[in-house]
Amino acid sequence: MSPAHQREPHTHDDTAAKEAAILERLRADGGRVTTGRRAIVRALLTGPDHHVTADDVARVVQAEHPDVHLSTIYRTLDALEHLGVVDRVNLGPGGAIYHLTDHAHHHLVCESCGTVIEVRDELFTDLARRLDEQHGFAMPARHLAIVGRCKTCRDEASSRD
Amino acid sequence: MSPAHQREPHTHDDTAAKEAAILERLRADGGRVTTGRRAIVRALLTGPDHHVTADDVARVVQAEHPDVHLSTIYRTLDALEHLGVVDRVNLGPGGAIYHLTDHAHHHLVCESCGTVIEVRDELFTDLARRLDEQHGFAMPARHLAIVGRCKTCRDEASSRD
DNA sequence: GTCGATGCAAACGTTTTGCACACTG
DNA sequence: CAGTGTGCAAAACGTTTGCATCGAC
Repeated sequence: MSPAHQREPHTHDDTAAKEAAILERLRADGGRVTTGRRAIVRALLTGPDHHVTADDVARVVQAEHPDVHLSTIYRTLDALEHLGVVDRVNLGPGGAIYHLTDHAHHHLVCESCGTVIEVRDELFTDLARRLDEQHGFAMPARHLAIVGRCKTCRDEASSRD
Repeated sequence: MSPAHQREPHTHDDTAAKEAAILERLRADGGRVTTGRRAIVRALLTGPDHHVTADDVARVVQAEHPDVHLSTIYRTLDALEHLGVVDRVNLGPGGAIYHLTDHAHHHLVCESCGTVIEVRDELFTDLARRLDEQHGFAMPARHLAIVGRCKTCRDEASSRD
C-alpha cells in the first residue's frame, strides 16, 4: 500500500500525463480543449482534497482565470461525468461533490462536520449481492454516499446528547 | 408476511388513533394543534404512498384546505421530524421524502424511474458493524437511501445499453 | 393574554438554461 | 468555416426565513 519512497504521491509528470489523457478523451469525444477546461481538469488533479464541490473547483480555477464562469464549471464537470472521468455524488441539500473515477470507493459523509471518509467498495459487496438477490436492485459500484456521524462528532455528541 | 385477512391494512379507527397520538405529542411538546397540522398529519397517515415529498403533502392537504401554505407544510414536517414522528430522507436533486418513523427501514431509490423500494434494516447490520469497527462511523439506523437501478429499469436498459 | 403557528413574499444556495459571441480544430 | 464552448443574466428548483397577523390554549 505505501512504498518506502519518500517522494510525493504524485509527481508533476504524473499529473501532467493524467491531465493530457483526460483532455485527449474530451477531444476524442468531439469536444474542444479550452483554457477553462484545462484549468478545471488541473484543479481536479491537483486539489488537496479528492472530493470537491463545483464551488471548490471554481475558487481554484478562478484564482488564475477569474473569467471562467461557474456555469462553465458545471458544464465541464457534466461533460467529464458523461465521459466517465469524474463521478458526481449527490449529498442532498448543500450540493454535490465530484471526484475522479480512477479513485473507486464509496463515501461516508458526516452529517455534522461534513467530512468525507472513503471506504473500499469490498465492504459493500455482500450488501450489493443481497440487494440484487432479494430486490433485483443494482447498487452503484461507485459514488455511493452514506450520511451518518463520524467518530469525532460521535465523541463530542456523547458528552452532551 | 401477508396474513389471510382480506381487510384493509389499516382501519379508520386505527388511523384516527394514530392521528390523535401524534397530535398529542405535538401538544405535549408545547405546540398547538391547528386545522393545517391536523390535515398534514392525516395526509401522512392516509396517503397511498408511505414516501411523500413536501409537495405531495401539499397537494393532498390543499385539496381540502387550499389556504394551507407550502411553508406551513415544511414547518410542520420539520416539527414532526424533531418530535421523531417522521423521517426525512434527502434524495439529492428533486427533493426529499418524508415518512412515518413507525415504519423502520432503508430505501432503495431507482435513479431512472424514481421508485422507492423498502428494505428491512437487518440487511444492513453487517455493513453498519463493519463501518463502525473500521472507520468509527455511525450509519443511521433508519432513513438511509441508496440510489441505484431497480429491476424493471435494469431489464429495459439491458436491451439497449 | 401569551406564545406559538400561519400566510405571504422574498431570499436562499445550488444548478440549469437561452442567448449571442468567441474560439477550437 | 463549422460547430462547440463561453460569459452573462436569468430562471429553475426545493427549501427557508422575516414579519405582521391570527389563533390555540
